[in-house]
Amino acid sequence: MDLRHLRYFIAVAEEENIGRAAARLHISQPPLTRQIQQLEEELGVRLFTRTPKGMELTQAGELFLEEARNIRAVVEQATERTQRAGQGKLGRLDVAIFGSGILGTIPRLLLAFRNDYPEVKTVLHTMTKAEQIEALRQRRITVGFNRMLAPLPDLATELVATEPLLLAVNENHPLARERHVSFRMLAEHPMVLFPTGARPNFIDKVMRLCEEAGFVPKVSQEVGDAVTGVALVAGGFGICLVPESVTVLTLPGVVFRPLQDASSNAHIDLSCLYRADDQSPILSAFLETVRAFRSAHISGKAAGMRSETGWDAGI
Amino acid sequence: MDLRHLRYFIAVAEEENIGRAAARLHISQPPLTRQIQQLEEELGVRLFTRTPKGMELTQAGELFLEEARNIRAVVEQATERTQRAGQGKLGRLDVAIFGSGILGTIPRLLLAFRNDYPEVKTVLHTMTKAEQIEALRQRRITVGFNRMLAPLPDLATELVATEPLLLAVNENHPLARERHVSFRMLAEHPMVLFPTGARPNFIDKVMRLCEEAGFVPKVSQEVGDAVTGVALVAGGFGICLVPESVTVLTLPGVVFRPLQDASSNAHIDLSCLYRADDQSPILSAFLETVRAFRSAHISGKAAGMRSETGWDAGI
DNA sequence: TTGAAACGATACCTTGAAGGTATTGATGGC
DNA sequence: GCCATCAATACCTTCAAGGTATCGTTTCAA
Repeated sequence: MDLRHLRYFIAVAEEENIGRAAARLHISQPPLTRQIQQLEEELGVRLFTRTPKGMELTQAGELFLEEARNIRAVVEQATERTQRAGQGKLGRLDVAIFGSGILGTIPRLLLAFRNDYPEVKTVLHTMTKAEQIEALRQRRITVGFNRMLAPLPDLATELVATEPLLLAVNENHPLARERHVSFRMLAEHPMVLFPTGARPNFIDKVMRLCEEAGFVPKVSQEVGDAVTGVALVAGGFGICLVPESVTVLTLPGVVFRPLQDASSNAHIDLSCLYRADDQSPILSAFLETVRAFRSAHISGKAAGMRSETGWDAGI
Repeated sequence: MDLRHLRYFIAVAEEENIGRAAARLHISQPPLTRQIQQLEEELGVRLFTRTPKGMELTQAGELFLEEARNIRAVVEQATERTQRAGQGKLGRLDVAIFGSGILGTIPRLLLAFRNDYPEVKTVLHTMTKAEQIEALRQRRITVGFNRMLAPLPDLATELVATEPLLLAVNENHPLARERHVSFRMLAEHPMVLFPTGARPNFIDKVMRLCEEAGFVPKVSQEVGDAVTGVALVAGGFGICLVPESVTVLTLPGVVFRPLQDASSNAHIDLSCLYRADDQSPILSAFLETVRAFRSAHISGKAAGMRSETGWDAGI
């Protein structure tokens, strides 16, 4: 049995006349007659009673008509769903984020993606950079978010956003009195650094910036993530350099200060990481959204745009 | 798209290798390659990623695999159900019964039919004989039950059972004292007759029997059905001749007496009526059950058989 | 490094079944 | 009794599914 048989059967059942059904199907009458005979023979069931007026469904034919229509609908749905999946509009995207990645940019990006592709289920996994790389290679995730990356042969990156660094400082700290802090003012102040884990990471960036400003930072504490870092600032452990997006996190006693001489160096990239050989349309769609997000965000920041996600209001 | 494409796709998806899949399908590798390409092209979706190791499903392919398996199952079910319908094992049978037909034989027959064909839904309609004929001609019912029939050109009958006639009499009536009543003893006793409606009917049979016994019955009352007739006997309206199956109906004050000289004439047939041109397998199945029921009932009465329906115990 | 094996893709041929034309057979209306 | 209207049949054509041979890649082992 073939889908053609079903199409023909439905036409004959609806027209109750082989000639008319053949016309509707744009074929001539004899082949249609044969196809129906063939279908009946294959099923071993008489689907029509032939009358001089035309073709009349038997009870079994009546049932088969329902079934045939149902099969057609199921097939149609299947192709449509598969096509949507092939266009990256339907499916699942496994995304890895790092500890404090839930703050700021990433949720906004994911929300924008969900807006564009509502039928793609995004599943979040919290992973360190090393875990992300491993998971990408094992295909357990499709994209990972990261701040500092050494180029890897089999993985590619796409820049998501560039954020200036801010100083997180306790309100009782001398530097809290300054409206703008210059980089060299940080010397001698004990500093909380993060994250621990695989290099290169954010720590290396901070170290290099301090070095360029002509001093070596006094390390107060190394912690796993930005949230813990800011918490230690609240506790008076010292100062801490953080990406701007961390400012959505308000802890009592912590204030954020811009770095007066923040050059383009004093910025940190947020990128997403994916398999270079991954052809998945959902990944392509996601990367497309990332690019759109990036340009909208850059121009939008200047023009006050991109409020449709409902996030900008609170930031 | 064809069901063949689905079959091929499933094989390739399961084997993850076109060569092995082709072997499983008993075709050679190149046509299978082409069929898969064709399917992908038609859907406009890449279902597999070709690796040097074989064929690996994409996410869309993964989805389509589920869909394809589902379609196959749906098609399989559809053919199976249609085949059962074609064998009269699945469907619906519209049956007409007359007023007091719910008593005795008919329910037992219908139960036997349900036992044999549990997936055929029998729908009961209460109709007079004239209504049954009309409904048969309009195909609103498939079989009707009746007691007396004039032969009709387009309708055929099948004998269901032959029942002796009994006398229903009030316990205070003089005839109630007799253990066996002979036919001519009925003369002069007012008699309740049924049913009213289209001739020939049960009344004609009773009249002829009386005539043969040499008297004309004194009609006390004509009523619509046996139940009403027996009810009037309970109320003292007179005596009433009824088919044996009516004895399942026990009303206070009514006793039933066999007719001593009950010849083969003093029997009444119960037949079922159907369209002579009806080829429906459900009707054939039903008539087959009727025949089996009839012979089992005749021999079973003697041998005490046919208790599997659970009815015999109470009768 | 090279050769063999395994994989899918391509080229080209064969065949079977779907589709077309012409016609037949049967039934009902005028 | 003739014609119109069905479906069915006979016979031919064509197109696509299937077969054989071969190619281009990649991987693995000698």
